[in-house]
This record gives sequence, C-alpha cells and structure tokens, in this order.
Amino acid sequence: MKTPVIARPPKRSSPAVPRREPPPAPDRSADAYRRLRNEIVSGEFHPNERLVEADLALRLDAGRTAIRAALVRLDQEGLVTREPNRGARVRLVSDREALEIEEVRVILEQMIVRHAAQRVTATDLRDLRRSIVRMRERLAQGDPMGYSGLNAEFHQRIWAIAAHGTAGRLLANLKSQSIRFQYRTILRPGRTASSLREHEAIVDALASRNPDASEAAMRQHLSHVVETLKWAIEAQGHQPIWLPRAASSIASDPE
Amino acid sequence: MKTPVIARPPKRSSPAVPRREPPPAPDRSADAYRRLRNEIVSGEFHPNERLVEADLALRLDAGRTAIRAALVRLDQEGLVTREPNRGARVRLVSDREALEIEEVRVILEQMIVRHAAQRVTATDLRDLRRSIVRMRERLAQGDPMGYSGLNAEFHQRIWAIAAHGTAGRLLANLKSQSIRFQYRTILRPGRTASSLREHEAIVDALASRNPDASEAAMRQHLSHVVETLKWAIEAQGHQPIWLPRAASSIASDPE
DNA sequence: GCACACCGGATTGTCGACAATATTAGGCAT
DNA sequence: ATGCCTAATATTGTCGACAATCCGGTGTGC
Repeated sequence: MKTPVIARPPKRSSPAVPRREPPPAPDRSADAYRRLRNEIVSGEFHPNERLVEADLALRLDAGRTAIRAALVRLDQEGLVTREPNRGARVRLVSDREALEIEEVRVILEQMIVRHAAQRVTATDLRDLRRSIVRMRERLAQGDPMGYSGLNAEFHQRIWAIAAHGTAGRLLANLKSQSIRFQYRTILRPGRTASSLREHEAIVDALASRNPDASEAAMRQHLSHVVETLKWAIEAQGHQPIWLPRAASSIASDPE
Repeated sequence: MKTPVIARPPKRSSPAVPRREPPPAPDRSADAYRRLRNEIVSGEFHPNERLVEADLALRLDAGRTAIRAALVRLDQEGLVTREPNRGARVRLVSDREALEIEEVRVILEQMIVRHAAQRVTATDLRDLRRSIVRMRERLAQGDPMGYSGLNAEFHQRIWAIAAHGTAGRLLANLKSQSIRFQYRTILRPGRTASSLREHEAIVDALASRNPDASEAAMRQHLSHVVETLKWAIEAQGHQPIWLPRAASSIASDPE
C-alpha cells in the first residue's frame, strides 16, 4: 500500500481582489459537446444514425478533435455508442431499457423528494406553486408540449431543493437517455390533467415537510408515469407506422 | 419536428460462415483507459493528485491522444475532474458525497435484489453459497482484505442475477467512486463477522424467492454498511494523522 | 515589505497529415 | 443471377508539431 498522503487541492486564484471579471472562456471543445448533445436529445438525429466525425465537425463548425472528445463523453453518458474503427451512432434505447430507466428514476425521485421535504423553504414552495400555475395555463391552452417542458422543470426544481448532487446527476443523465420515450407519453389523452393534480399533491406534501407523505405523493405520481410509459410502448409496438418496412428486422435481430 | 424514421441498426457481419476468428483487436486506446482507471481505483494516485498527460503517456506506454480520451471518459465517469487548460486530477470525493453515494447505492441494491429474487436459479444459489463459504474462510484466516474482495464479488453476482443493466451500471460506477472509503470500513472490528451473517440472510431470502424478504435482508445489511461508513468517516475526521498540516485548509476551503 | 507587471518553463488544446481499418464497388468464374 | 476475391473509397485512430494558456519566479517602484 502507498503512503496515505493527500495532495493539496487546486489553488484557485483567490477572488479577494478580482482584477477583472474573467470573460467566460470560449472553450470550443465543451461548446461542441453541449451543442452535439442538444441536437441528439432534441431528436435531430434518428436512433442508430451514424455520426460521422467529419460531418459533425462541419455541421457544428468545430474541429474533429473537439467532436471526437464530445463523442467519447456522450458514449460514456449513454447517448451514443462507439465501436472501435466503426464510428459512433445515436444509441437506441430499447423498450425494456426505457422501463429499466424509469424504474430507477422512480426510486431515485422518491429518495430525493424525501430529502426535499426536509429542506424545503417558503421560497421554494412559492416557486413550485408558480410552476403549477403555469402548468395549469398550458393545460388550459391545450399545449401538451409546453406542459411537458414545465413538468421537467418542476422535477428539476425538486432536485435542486433536495441538494443531493449524486442523485440529481444520475436523474439528469437517465432523463436524457429516455427522452425519446417521454415525447410519446405526452400524447395520452387525459394524462396531462391527472398529472397536474398529482403535482399539486406533491407540493402539498412538501409544504407539510413530511418525508413520508412526500414520498407517497411522488410514488403515486410516478406509478402513473410508468403506466403511461407502458401504454406508449404498447401503442407504438402495435402501430409502427413510422418504421420503414425493411427496418422491421430490428425486432427480430438477435443480440 | 423531424420525420420519425428509424435508421437501420449496424450490420454485423453475419457469422453464418465465420471465415476466421477475428483476433481481439489490440485497441491501445481502450487499453490505456482500462489501465489508468485501474490505477486510480486501486489507489495508485493520491486524491487531488495532478494527472499530467505526458507523464501518464510515458507511464502507461501510450500516446497522449489515448491518455486524453481516457481522461475525458474518467471525467464523465466521476473519477477525475478536468478544468479547462488546467488539466486533470484525481477526484476527491468528500465525506458528504460518500454518504450520498452510499445512500443511492442502498436503494439501488434493494431494487436489484428484488429483481434477483424473481429470477434466481438453483445454479445461482449454489454459486452464492460458494461465495459465502470462501468468505467464511477469509474470516477464519483473519484476512479482511480478501474478504472485502469477495464481498464485492458477492454483490456483483446478485447484480448479474437481477439482469438489470441500467441499475447494474450505475452501481458499478458508484462503487468505483467511493472505493477509497470502502477500504476504511474494513477495519472496523467485528464488522466482518456480522457482515457474513447478513450475507447469509440475503442468500436465504433469495432462496425463498421472496422479493420482500430479500429486500428486507438487503436493507438490514446495507443499514449496517452505512453505519460502518459513518463510523469510518468519524474516526478519520478525528485522527487526520495522514494529513500534512498545510492541507488542513481543505476542510475550511469554501466551495 | 508589498503590489504589480512581466518573463520563462510547463502543460494543455488544436490542427493537419498520415496510417490502420472497415465498407463498398467492381470483376470474374460458376 | 450468385458467390467470392480484389481494388477503391470512406472513415476512424494516432502521431507530431505548434499555438494558447497557466503557473511560478523575478524584478521594479513605492
């Protein structure tokens, strides 16, 4: 074993007298990563679509080096797959995997809302209620897409309140992987209305600062989300209208 | 929105008539990643130690390109941190973070053992019992390190039985991040013996194929693990004999 | 002695070129 | 037409060189 000595932490330039506001470093590499990631999660590419480094470099106006680094990160993140000498493609998450992801999400969110219940402040509750008001507006306007966005924001707000970095990171990552499925769940008729009611229940439980009640409310909500996801998968499986005939071999592809 | 068309999956060369067994591609890049990762989790570097690309390239006999890719992966994985233009260092996980990680691990393991209870086969049970026998041997020999290794193997075996890829990946990743803490928990007197008993209880519960009982047994086990972790953190905090005086500023470093 | 600007070495970030490998297309015999 | 071998192309993987940036030390004015 090695001598158990700890190294000094990196010395950040002490901001005692900040000479000048450091202009946000351009950092073309991280930028390319962010943009590529955005394009993938927002569905700019088809699942399994090849991601050719040179093309991406042109498209994102970045060097191949930056693209390469971005692809490595996205691979580790589970958004793309890379095979040696064969390049990268958008990772297709299977139905089974989507359910796995949702299952993990359920227990993580339960854990996190429990933390949130113990730390929530009056300000937090006010913000959450405002979110709900805006969701109600979208519901009234019949704007399920807008509602979905606010829904994501709502949950992220709870993550922030819980201040559980580890769980929050994992949840964010899982969400980005399964986002394609979440699009479909929006379309279930009547789902939005009940979702709103469940969110209200969660806020009420948080307001009571009762971890058990909060977890229960969250479980109630997420059980319906899982149900809706299963419905969406079923519906998709029976109506693969968007699949070219040749690609039907996917289902039978042995792996 | 885009035309919802799915791309064809990659065509693997059909192994109908495998002309020749493809010798496992050398793949120096992935190799560098594995070795660097190994050296980090096995404690070859101090926490916060700088990881200079050129040095690593020499040390691992790899190009700087490969090292660079490995560092990007390890960053995404949470084992190192990278700051733009300032290089990479071994990530130091704080006490708080270690507890967060363990907390997530607890709920994931509970979920996974529940799956395992529904899928466990006679062969699986036999293997688990063999693991226990070997653990008992190590305990008798007073070899806590060896026991710890078998302990890890035991849990991984359960992950494999559960066949929950998503949760398994997350657990493996969490474990590698907090491994430095796990070393310390080994030293708690009497812990090994009770740990063994708890493992036996888990196997018995799995043998009954009862998810609730299995989860309870796992919870019982992990609650003690958390307890031991807290003990280890406490003990360390009061005896920072291995900390150079100057580095005591770590605790007060605001971030 | 202190604050500050500046310089030199060390290290990371990026690019272009080339090698290694996979994929496709074409030719040819059956 | 089909199957198989070979050549041509497309794409990824790697290296070396250089630019950009950071860190530490040194000198200077006050």
